[in-house]
Amino acid sequence: MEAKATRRELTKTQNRETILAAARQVFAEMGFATATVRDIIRATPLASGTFYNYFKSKEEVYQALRDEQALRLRPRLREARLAATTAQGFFQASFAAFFAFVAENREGKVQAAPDPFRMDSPEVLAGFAELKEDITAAMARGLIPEADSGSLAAAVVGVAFELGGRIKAGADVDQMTRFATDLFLGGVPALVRS
Amino acid sequence: MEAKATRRELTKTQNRETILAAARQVFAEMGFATATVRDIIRATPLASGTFYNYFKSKEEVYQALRDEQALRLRPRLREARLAATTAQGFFQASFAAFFAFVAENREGKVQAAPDPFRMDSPEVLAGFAELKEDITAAMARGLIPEADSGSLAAAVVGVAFELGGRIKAGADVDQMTRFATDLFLGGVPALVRS
Amino acid sequence: MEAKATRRELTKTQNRETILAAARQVFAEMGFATATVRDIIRATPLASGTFYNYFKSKEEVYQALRDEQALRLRPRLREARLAATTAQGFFQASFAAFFAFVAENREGKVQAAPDPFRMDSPEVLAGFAELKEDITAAMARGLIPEADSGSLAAAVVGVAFELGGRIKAGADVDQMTRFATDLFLGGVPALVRS
Amino acid sequence: MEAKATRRELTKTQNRETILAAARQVFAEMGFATATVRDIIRATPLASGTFYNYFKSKEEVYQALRDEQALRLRPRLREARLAATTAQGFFQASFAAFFAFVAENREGKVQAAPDPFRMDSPEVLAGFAELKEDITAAMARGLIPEADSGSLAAAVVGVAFELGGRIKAGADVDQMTRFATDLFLGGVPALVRS
DNA sequence: TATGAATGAGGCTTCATTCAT
DNA sequence: AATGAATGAAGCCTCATTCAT
Repeated sequence: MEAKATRRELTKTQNRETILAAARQVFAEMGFATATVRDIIRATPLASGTFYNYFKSKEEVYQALRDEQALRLRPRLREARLAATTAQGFFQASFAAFFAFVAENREGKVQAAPDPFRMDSPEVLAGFAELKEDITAAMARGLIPEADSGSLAAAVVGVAFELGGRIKAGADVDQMTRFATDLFLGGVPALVRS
Repeated sequence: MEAKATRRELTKTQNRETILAAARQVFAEMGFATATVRDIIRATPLASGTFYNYFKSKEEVYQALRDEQALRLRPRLREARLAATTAQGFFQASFAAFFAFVAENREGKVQAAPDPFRMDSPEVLAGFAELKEDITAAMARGLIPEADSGSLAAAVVGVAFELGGRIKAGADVDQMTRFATDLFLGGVPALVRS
Repeated sequence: MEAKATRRELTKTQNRETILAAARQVFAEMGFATATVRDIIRATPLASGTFYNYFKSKEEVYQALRDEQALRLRPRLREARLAATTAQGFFQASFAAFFAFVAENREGKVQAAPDPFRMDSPEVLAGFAELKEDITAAMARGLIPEADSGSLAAAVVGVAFELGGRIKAGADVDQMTRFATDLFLGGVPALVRS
Repeated sequence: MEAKATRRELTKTQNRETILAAARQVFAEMGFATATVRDIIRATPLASGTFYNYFKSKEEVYQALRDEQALRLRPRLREARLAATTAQGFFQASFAAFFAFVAENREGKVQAAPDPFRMDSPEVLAGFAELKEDITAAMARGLIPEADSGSLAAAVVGVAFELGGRIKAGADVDQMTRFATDLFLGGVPALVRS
């Protein structure tokens, strides 16, 4: 009886995972806005109706994906954040954690969008939300000189995003981490070292 | 016969402009990926078939819009670029030009997308393309210390994008320009001034 | 073993009743044609598969409901019918029984249909069937002057239906009964009394 | 040029008529609630999308059908109404006009509904609306003894509806007219004449 | 060239029903 | 028997695109 119930549970979970995996892949390949529920289903061995047993819409899958990713990313960032005692340590750890995360998820092909669109995959956006909080908290704690915190967070996100893109395209994580850290610590002049 | 041809020329140009204007508006309102050819036509007094006399697809309109915008933006950037004799002058001028450009085009309502999405209007992307060229060229000319030029360009674009987003949301152009410039010149320590 | 069987019997009957009650409610709320099996299940604590242990389809539930209602209604009508010794008594008793029946079942919200639609709940239709038999029988017994019996039955049903609708909408049972009875006894001239 | 425009107009009108005719037929065969837009399209040589060039929904077709029928019926009823100088004349003319109308439209098969559902075709309902107004007006004019006007109108409608059903099934128009008229003039006792 | 109706593919969603547990 | 997930047919509708006028 228990085995049975368990097996059923398992199937349910598996299907959910199947859909999420397909969605991840589809979003990566064609971008969120362009992707359709059908595209997701097609990337799956499941029947069309099955999708709706798990999610009400494309948006809901997206949200689930973000939540799932956030769950995977948050602990790492928190760790990095806590360990940092200097601005240098803080930036380095944050970028390192984020870039490593991006690298791990870089399987998917690139966007098929008509141009150099921003990569809006749930992975990356989940990372951002964390990063933003991260920065603001560090400022509050005085680790980072307190400038316009909103703008600084935005700048960090922007750099992380674009360099993350390079990583997705194959760039080296360490190198990007060094680059970003140096930039934020000393501006362009400091980059000669990178 | 000639008068006729002329009049027709005129109408042709006018219709093309009508479509482009509608597309600009529609893309701004609902984002490129979500917009449909029908949406564009509907924002026009023209008939649906007429669209295809001018463009083969949504993508083609998009391309035309980018080209048109590039034409409007390039002169400014070149000017700013030529006038710069220091890294400071270069960054300041570049960001200022780009942010001003974004500010001018910020009329459109906001995205209806599910999240902190996109500034994917042709205008902005056209701006990016220029910005990237700009940076690379400046590096080649030695105005900027030559580090990893691809990554630096990416970083500039990332910062421009995110701060551009803040501008779209109402932030001050001068302030953002100063912020970005300082960041690139001296890193976070230099930001206390901003 | 016997206790078990008994308990199961009980559950079986209970589930059947649960489904019928839900169906009654659902049909009343959205009309038979619009209601779906899913709607019925949803109005129940049971699982979808369970429905099919009891009924093959929506139509079958409908039939069951009619039968059940007929069972509740028939005794009353028979009583009224037997008690009548004059045409006046006959019409009055019949309409009174039917209208009372409609009034008892008028709880349900109204139709969402596009117009002055339908009172097509099994209850009401079951009532009609009885009414029709009723009339025909009375004619056969000579209680009512024998005209075109089919047409008279139809007329009675039509009047019952429409006035029944008024009752569903809140009209008074006694008043409607008097009205209908007078109409059939003496035509419009007789109505001044009603 | 004019011929061309005309021909196009014509096609448009023809398609609209094609859809209306199909809808009329489909509603008659399966009832309004059960019919689907697809059913209507299928009863047509047109493509599915074409339906939506003419109507937004099933409800809209229905409305159009009612309007169209009302347009055909109203003049006759008005005529009958104006000509009547006695209650007898009034009822006779009204029922005659209505029944004749039903007879003309009786081609369609009968309901496929699970039971003796009411016939809710647009034709008939359009007729009712008129009939109701008719009655109320006649009462106001004193042609008919003023009883509970709402209930009388309802009764007339009910009888017209049910006897109309008999006509659809093949009954004779004159006979039904006489029957209904006599019923309303003198009640059941008067029916022996019919 | 402009028009706008027709087309049918294709997206979204719900449904009845089955079937493994 | 009860459960509820899976299935795929089928409904709804919008879209890009064609083409007769």
